[in-house]
Amino acid sequence: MKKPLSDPEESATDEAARAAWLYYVGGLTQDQIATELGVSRQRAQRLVSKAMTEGLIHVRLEHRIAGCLALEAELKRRFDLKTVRVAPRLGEGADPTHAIAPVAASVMERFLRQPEPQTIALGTGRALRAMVEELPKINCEHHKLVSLIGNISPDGTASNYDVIMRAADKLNARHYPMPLPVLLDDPEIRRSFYALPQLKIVALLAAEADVTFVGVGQMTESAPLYVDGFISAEDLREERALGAVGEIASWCFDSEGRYLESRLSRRVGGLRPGGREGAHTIGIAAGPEKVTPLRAALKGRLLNGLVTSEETVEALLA
Amino acid sequence: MKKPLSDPEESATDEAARAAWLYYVGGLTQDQIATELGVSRQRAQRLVSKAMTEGLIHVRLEHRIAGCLALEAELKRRFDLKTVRVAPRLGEGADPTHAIAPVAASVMERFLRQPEPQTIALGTGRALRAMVEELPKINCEHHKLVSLIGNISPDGTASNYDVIMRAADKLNARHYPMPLPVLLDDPEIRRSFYALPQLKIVALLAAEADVTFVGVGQMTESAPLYVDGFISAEDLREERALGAVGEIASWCFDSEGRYLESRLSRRVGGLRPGGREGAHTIGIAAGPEKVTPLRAALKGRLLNGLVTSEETVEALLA
DNA sequence: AAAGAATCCGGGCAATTGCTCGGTATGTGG
DNA sequence: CCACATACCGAGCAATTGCCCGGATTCTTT
Repeated sequence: MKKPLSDPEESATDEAARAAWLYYVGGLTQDQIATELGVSRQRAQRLVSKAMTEGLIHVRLEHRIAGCLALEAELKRRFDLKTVRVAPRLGEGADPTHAIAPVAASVMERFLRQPEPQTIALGTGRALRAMVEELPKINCEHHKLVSLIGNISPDGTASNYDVIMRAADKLNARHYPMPLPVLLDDPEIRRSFYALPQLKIVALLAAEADVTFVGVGQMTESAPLYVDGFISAEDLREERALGAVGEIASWCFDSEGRYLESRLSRRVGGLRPGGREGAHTIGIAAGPEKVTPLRAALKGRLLNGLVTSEETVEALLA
Repeated sequence: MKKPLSDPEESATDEAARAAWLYYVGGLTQDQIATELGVSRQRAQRLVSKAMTEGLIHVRLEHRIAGCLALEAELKRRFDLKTVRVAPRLGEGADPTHAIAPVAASVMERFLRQPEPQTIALGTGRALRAMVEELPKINCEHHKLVSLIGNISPDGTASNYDVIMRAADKLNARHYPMPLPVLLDDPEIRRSFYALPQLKIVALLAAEADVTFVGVGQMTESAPLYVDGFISAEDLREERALGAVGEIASWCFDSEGRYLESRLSRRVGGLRPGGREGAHTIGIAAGPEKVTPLRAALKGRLLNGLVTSEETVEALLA
């Protein structure tokens, strides 16, 4: 009735995958899985759960909800955008980042599926990190991933949200991280960094990118830049005094969506999102605190694409 | 706390999609969904279940199990195949067709994702039908779907397993069904059908197909051709006497994988799978009763690709 | 080798889910 | 307008699942 596993040395992940397959595809109960695999019911449940947390299971909804489609169309029209995707609302207290991640991943996937080599520029932040987490494994050796922003934190650790590395790992793509601190206080050092040949290559690629994905940060007290310790309370105050309401890849902009020239902007280690003529620049952001910065960024045409959540669009259009 | 649906006229499917989104992506409980949507818990459960049965939810396993990969490699080597995918075993009593369907769909998806126009030929049968059912919605207006086999049953109804129509519907692709009975007893009528210009177009396309997907039928008492009433017990006996062990798109072959010339073969309304030089011809079949026909088909190189199940490969290689 | 830490395992329980059943609204044909 | 058929709906119950806990096992460290 039951078969002992032919290979006793099957890895734990394999076993989890097998359990998940039986559960989600086969529709077996955990008890049946346990019998099938010759383990206890509890172990079966742990395997299924493990498969889930390890991201082995991807769930996709085939149906676009009419209400969201309408919002997409309206947003596209209002701000003259090329790409818009709106994720249906999740519960009241839910993290909006979580809601948009799978949708953002599917948008990125469309570019990744292109057989023509694409250059894809990436910012950082929780939203992008979540998006990458939702990506399936695809072989993209013909594409290039470029980072827009330095990956060295003030505390010296290499990664804040190491978006590029994770993505490159999943996609098996060439990747060009930016070997640069996020902020460089000394203009002299900054200049010398920028003079590095590797950096010039990255800058060149980013300027030719076919598509750029960026998060959008607010500049309130909960500003990600500040909360994560990249800028000081002083910096934050200063930028706000200049009218900053949001930032993209650490570049602050005002309520009209104009990038600011400031003490901070002269310290940023990174590149402004741009890309070649006609390229996509897609913002990934959702949540009440993103409404003001998003509205500004859209008004100033810093973005021509957006992935966000139902609640956020409603607020944006209100 | 709860919001009434902004649009009271949201369709039932939309509501189901919303419930499923909350359940699978948001991880809410059915009670929470009920509150969120302002319906009873039972309705929430029905919506989620409906989303599932309507195929709005697609589950995909990101991890290829080592054991299956090994089997694929071995099968590929043994029969010199271009494409092999092995689905992990489901429970003892499970329908193997169900197990291979999602895997087959992902193989087909790879062709569908090609931006170059593809001509895809399709046979019929339960396995293909299940595969199509698992396809996601993709826009494939640049591809062409061609049927290899007549779609008019002996009882006059238009569809046995109307694979092409379903596929074309999901993919929005040009499709060329074969307006032909599955079997034509009168040679005269057969000739005149084949002379139809529409049919010549279909034949031309099939002969140039980039990839062909076919089921593989056994020729035992449980032969699909017989069970579904396309051939008589008499026909079956006759073919078996000639050595038939299996059939592909109604074309019987013997244990060496050679197509048979017979009374039946002269009545078949359809085309042999072929396609252009170097094209893919992929069999979709699993289950103990398919082992013998599959072994023959592979030996005779009637196929150069296969999607099947773990148990089936083990039997094939034994 | 022994102590300690960490992990793993299965029992048991509470929450969640799937499903059946009887009742009610809706609609349809006479 | 009534009778009948159909679909929908909520209550209640049994099965399934998620998770906590004490005990066992393995690995590390001294």
